[in-house]
Order: sequence, then C-alpha cells, then structure tokens
Amino acid sequence: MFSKFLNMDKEKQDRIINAAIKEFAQKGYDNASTNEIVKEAGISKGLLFHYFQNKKQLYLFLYEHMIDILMEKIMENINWEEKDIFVRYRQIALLKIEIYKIYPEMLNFVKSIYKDSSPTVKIDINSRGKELFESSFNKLFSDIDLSKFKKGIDSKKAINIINWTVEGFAYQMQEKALSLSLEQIASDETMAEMEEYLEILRDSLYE
Amino acid sequence: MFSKFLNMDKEKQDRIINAAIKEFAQKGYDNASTNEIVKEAGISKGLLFHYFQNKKQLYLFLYEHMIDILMEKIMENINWEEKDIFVRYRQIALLKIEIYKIYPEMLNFVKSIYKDSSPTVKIDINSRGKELFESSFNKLFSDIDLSKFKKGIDSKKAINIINWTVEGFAYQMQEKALSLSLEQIASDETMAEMEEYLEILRDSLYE
DNA sequence: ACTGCCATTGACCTCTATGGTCAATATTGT
DNA sequence: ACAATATTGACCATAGAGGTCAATGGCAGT
Repeated sequence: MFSKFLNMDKEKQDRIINAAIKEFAQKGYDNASTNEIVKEAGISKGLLFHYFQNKKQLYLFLYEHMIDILMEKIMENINWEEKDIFVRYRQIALLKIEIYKIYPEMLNFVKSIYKDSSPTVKIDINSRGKELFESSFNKLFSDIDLSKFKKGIDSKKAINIINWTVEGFAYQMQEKALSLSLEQIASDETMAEMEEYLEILRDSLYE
Repeated sequence: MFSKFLNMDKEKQDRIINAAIKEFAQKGYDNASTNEIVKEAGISKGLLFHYFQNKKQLYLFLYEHMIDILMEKIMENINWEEKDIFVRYRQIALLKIEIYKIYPEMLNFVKSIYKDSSPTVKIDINSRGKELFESSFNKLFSDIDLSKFKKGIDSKKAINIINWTVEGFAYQMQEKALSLSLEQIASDETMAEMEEYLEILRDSLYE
C-alpha cells in the first residue's frame, strides 16, 4: 500500500514524516494543512498526493507507522527484567532521546491522536491495534517493584511524582530545543542532569 | 474603550470571554476562528464585532483583561510573608482552583500568549505591562526559604520537582474535568489529595 | 400607544486557503 | 535513445475566513 513511499530516499521520507506529524500534532487532523506540510517538507503538493491517496490516508499511515516504530523502540530499549522504577525511568529517558533524534514530534503526535476529536478519523483509529499498543505502553509504568518505597508512602503517588518529574524535565528540554542544537539536547550532560533528579527522588522516596 | 462590553450582562460576558480564550489558547491567534467563538458563546457574529472593532482588538482586550484578573487574584490569595515553599504551593493550588471556577481556560490562555508567534499580535503584546506581570509571576516561585531542605539536595532541583508535581496534578485534574463537573474538581477532596502529594514531598525533601 | 434608542441578528460581502487533480517536465535505469 | 517513473506547480471547486450592515427586538420614558 505505502511501499512506494517507504522505498523512497530515506532522508526525504523523514522530512515528509516530520513535517506531517508536526502539523497534525500541533493543529489536529481537521485544521492541519497539507499545504503547510509540503511547504515544510520542501516538496510539491503533487508529490504528497502521489504517495498518499488523500489527507486521511496520510494520517492513518502516520498513525500506524509511528506506533510501529515506537513499539519497536520500546522493545529494543526496555529491559523488562529490571523492576526498579528508577532504572526503568532511566531507560525511558534514554528511549525518549533516541526517538527525539529521529522524529522530534513523534511523541507529541502520538499523544495528539487520542485527543483528536475529528470524526473523520476517529472511527478508523479505534478499530486498529490501539489496545495492543496501549497495553505495552501501560506496562512501561505498571510492571514495577513497589516494595522499596519508604513505609507510609503511597506508592501510586510516589510513582506519579517520579513520572511528573521526568515529564517536566523532558518538556523543559524540548522548550530549550528551539534554541539549542540537537546534539546539545541529546547529550550526556542532559542525561546526567536527569539522573541527578532521579537520585534526589530515590534518596528521598526509598527506604 | 471596552466599557460597553464590561457593562453588559455578566453571564453573557463570561460566556464570550470563555469561548474566546479557549479558542485562542487552543489554536493560537492566526488559526483561531471568530466564527467558532460566536458559535461557542451562543451569540451572533454581529454582536461580537459590535463590542470589538476586530479580531486583534478582541485578542488584546483579552490579554490585558486576563492578566489584570490574574494579578488581582494573585494579590488576593498569596501571603507574601510566608516563605515556606509548601505553604506557598498550597496557596498557589487554591489560587488555580479559584481561577478555574471563573475562567477554566485562563491559565492556558496566558501560557499561550507567550508561545503565540503571530507577528500581527506579537508587537502589541511586548509593549505593554508584560514585565510587571512576569516579575510578579516569578516572585511566586523565587521568594522562598531555601534553608529547610535536606543538606546535599540542590534546592533548585527540589523546587522544580515540587513545581512539576503540582503542575502534573493540576493537568491530570483538568483532563478529568472533561468528564466531571466543576464542583467535583474544585472540591475539598481534590485539595486534600493535592496536600497528600505535598506532604510526601515535604517529608522527603525537608530536613 | 408611541417614540427613540441601543442590543442583537444573520444574510451577505470579498478574499484567502483548503484538499485534490493533472498535463507537463526532470530524472532515472537499461 | 527510450521507456518508465518521480516530481512539479498552475489550476479547480469549494469552504471558511474576518468583517459589514440593514433590519429587527425589546425596553424606557412620555
């Protein structure tokens, strides 16, 4: 179906994907403009509709393709044997950086899918492998050893705190990314700072 | 200038304000539609342009008006004598609930102002009382007693963790708000849960 | 009951931008 | 050299944008 697109020059392919997921993530399906996508990708209008039947098919392709890649990256980067939450979150942080390097807007796009309220696209989304993906995604945060927390601490709340901290840090990094280069963002330095946050939380929340 | 609007029926006035700040916050100045605003507010197109010269004036009015109200609420709800960060954040949480009750999208709108990249509106924003507001806003988080943290904990990082926790909790509440009623959101129960989070952090981060 | 006045409506205007097409052209492999 | 494919961008019908305005509704004072 989309083999023609997937066999094209990889760099151009990624330019199109990045332009499209950015536009869809920012504006939602209905308000996303194919004109903006082709402008940002640096291709002609005709080419986009040469590879994709129409806007909807483009969106559905991106949906499947991004979730495929995300799940693949999760499987590659997460060690499921390791049940310690801080180790797990360290892996997740590395995972996010890994993803950011290829498709900076991918996680924003995936998040936006479920918010998107356009009926045009909603039905076709629900009928697919959504549950499979969601269960894998939830497993990231649920399959965790809770016995190490201090007594008296509600472990669900502790996990939320850790989660919000990692997300807050990642968000702050993404905001900085507008002014910094990719290398600076995905550097060891960034990872080291992240680990400092996790260390504070480990020292504070663990027995 | 806008006295005609400010003297009208308060309930209708708030319906218009809420519809407008929601649309602007979600789509940004350029992509926000006055048609959507009047539809959501339940008024005619003509009426909106009877009160506001044009889209830009509407936006600038909302900008000034929302910041005015926000600063007023800050002054009302924050006790500047109190330098303990957990007490301060408790006040901020109450403040947010207070604001949410009147204009649910107000904080999203204010945040969006600075992200908005439309040149049409950017110049007029910068020239106004932005600095005054920003300094008050920053004071919320800076004017804090740092001596109570455990030794060895970077207090800036600790503050970030607390901040991200409060924001994460608030965001989660706002997501739930789509399915729950206002009363349930702004309840004592919610506040109690928030305090539990702060208590975990206080026990963990303070000496 | 009549009048003057302002709030309010919605059909209407022009103009831009939308998703999508397609004949023409550039580029490629053999 | 030639066939096949990749790519372009002017073009189309249509929808939606911001904004206008003559017509209406309802109310206050006489």
